[in-house]
Amino acid sequence: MGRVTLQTVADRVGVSRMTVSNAFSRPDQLSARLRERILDVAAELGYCGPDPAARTLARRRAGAVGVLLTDSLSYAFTDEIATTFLGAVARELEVTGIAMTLLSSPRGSGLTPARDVVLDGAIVYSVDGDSPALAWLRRRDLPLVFVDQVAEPGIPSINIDDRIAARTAAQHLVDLGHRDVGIVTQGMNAPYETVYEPDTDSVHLVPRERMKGWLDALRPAGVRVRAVNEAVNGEVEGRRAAGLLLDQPDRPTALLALSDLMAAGALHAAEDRTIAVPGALSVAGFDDSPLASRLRPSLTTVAQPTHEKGRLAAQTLMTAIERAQEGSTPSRARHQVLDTELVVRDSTAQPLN
Amino acid sequence: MGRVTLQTVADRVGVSRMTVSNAFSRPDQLSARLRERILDVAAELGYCGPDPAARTLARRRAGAVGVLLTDSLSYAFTDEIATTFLGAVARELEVTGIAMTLLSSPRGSGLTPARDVVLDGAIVYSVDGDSPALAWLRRRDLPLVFVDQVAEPGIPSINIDDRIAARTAAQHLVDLGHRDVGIVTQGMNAPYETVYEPDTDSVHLVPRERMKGWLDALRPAGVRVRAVNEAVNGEVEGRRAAGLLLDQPDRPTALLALSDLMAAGALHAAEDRTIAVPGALSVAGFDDSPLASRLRPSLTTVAQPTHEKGRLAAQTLMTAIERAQEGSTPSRARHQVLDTELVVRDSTAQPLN
DNA sequence: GGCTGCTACTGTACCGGTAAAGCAAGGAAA
DNA sequence: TTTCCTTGCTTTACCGGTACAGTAGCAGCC
Repeated sequence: MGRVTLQTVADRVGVSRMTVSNAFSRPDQLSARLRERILDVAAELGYCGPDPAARTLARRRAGAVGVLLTDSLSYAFTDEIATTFLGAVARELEVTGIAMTLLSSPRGSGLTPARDVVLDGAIVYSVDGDSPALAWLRRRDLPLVFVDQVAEPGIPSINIDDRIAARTAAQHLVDLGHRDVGIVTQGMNAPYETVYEPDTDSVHLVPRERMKGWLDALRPAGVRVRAVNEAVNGEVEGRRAAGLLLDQPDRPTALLALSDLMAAGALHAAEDRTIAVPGALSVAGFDDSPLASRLRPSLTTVAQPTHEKGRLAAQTLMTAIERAQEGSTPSRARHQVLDTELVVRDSTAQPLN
Repeated sequence: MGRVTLQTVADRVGVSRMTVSNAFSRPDQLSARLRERILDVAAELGYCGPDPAARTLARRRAGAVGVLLTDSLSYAFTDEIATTFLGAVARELEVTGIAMTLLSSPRGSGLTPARDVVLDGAIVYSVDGDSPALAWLRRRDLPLVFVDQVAEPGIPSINIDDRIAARTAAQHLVDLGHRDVGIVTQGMNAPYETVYEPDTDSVHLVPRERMKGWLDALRPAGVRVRAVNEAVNGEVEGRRAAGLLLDQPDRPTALLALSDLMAAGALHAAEDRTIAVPGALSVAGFDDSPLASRLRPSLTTVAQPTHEKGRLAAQTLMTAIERAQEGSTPSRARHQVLDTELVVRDSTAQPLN
């Protein structure tokens, strides 16, 4: 016995296949009486509605959008900023009944969901420009939206000005009187886990721009700057990196961290060494993740509208998809830059001298 | 001009459509020379590989599995336990190159990804038995795996024994000498935000079983038990609920919370009232989320192997899918119950008197 | 020289739907 | 009465692939 399809049901009821299709997908196309009879027979035969795969092929619409994150998908669930972003995307998609597919991009292996999974479009969030998965998405000619990503003509993008945002954090320290600042960061083109004189060399947009912003404020003020670069943006890494800086003879009086997560690690490192924050050490983060206000002392940081980014990304993608499906030529892609704001809390103060 | 398909490429190269298909999907079926030529022409024509929708239909395989969570999808990204679980699932799927689709289940609206999205199978995580989305997944006859869900014959499941686990936490308080305990929970069939004498009535598996477990230990020991029920499992809610209990005349000497998240709220509530923990109040959570050890005081809780749950769920699903696709009759579904362990930290101690 | 066994391709038959045009019958408008 | 709409169902023509069973050509082998 084969599977039950539209045809099976149609034969049994004695109508055309198309009518059965309409019974499920376009109820207004047939009489209520017939529709009911068809649905009854379908239920009786164990037919559970049009096959999604066939329907997707015929309608050229999948009912799912992709989200491509970093190379490692599981990162999506460890970083609080990523989860906030995804949550916002999810919330926005939820009401449209469209599913959200997380795309991984295992470097090296030939397995690439970005190539093989049915999608109507995708959000690309902070992915390296040379990622193979991104290359596939492009080639598939899907509507895309870039977030925290180098903007490209033709592709709508949503960003903050990381450089300016970072500068306000650094300027805040300068204004407080700090003249020796340590930077705790990640993803730079520099050796890991060692104190070095920082530059702005990185393939990753976000760390690079933030570094530029910090140096924009620190260098002209004649501040001494030392940095530690880590492979991963995590609390453990932040703790280790901050530790290296704090163990220097003549240690910095303030630390700037790439993220609130790394800043949390820095607070830990200070605690490990019984260095009082903000008395003997100021610490500033970036993101204003929920973590920032939970920490003790609460964290001075730069707030970025993560939730709004997700909302906008989803919204922008939906309209791009609609337009693409109508076949109308895409209107010029908007590049949105959202505002950030320095949030001063309890982790920064004047240096002791 | 129509879109570029296999046929377009085939015509151009002068081979059959099937050969082009093989060039992409089964390289061993043709000579390397021809394959290269086909790939070149394809690139030239802007053909970017087999259409996923068509391929999915023809192979009857989607390359994506679903994860159905609570009704509100965005919850998936706010609860640290949910994200840990999803992260583990993601990590496990990642290496197989299979994508993970998050299914929402908007009650009421007719929009149901669970019905319309192509999937090879799905993980159902702590979803009410009467969820419409779950009903659709069932009808579609997809391989399923249940997690934190009432086990059913024929469907592999992964659970912990919430009842016994909760009992160990409550017993711990009893053993310390507490004789007046407050319960901070969620999802019970009881009025919200009011102090009441608890019972075990709930449609939700997890809160119900944990409540049973707590009462198993508390009632026989003659402990006075009061509870507050909230609509949502969140920190804010935990704080409010704990506040209600702590504001009672003759307040409890210890609190049991449904989750570490609610327990965190309870710690906050104590702090608000300058009640010392664990000196004047003991607090115990559940889950052993990363949060538990971050909190001050660090939280006594019941550790459950959340990561392992995710890993196993993904693994179990993958084998179920394989078996289903081979057409072999599914072997009897395993119901796995994982171990839990009481983790005593700094938030519990003997009561004062 | 016939048989066997590759290798490398082709042909046929689906996979399970949907869009859009077609058409018959009945009722309203002219 | 004719014309024109509706309503309600059917017909036709795809959507873009893959599985599987050929088949042709050639080499090896006794």
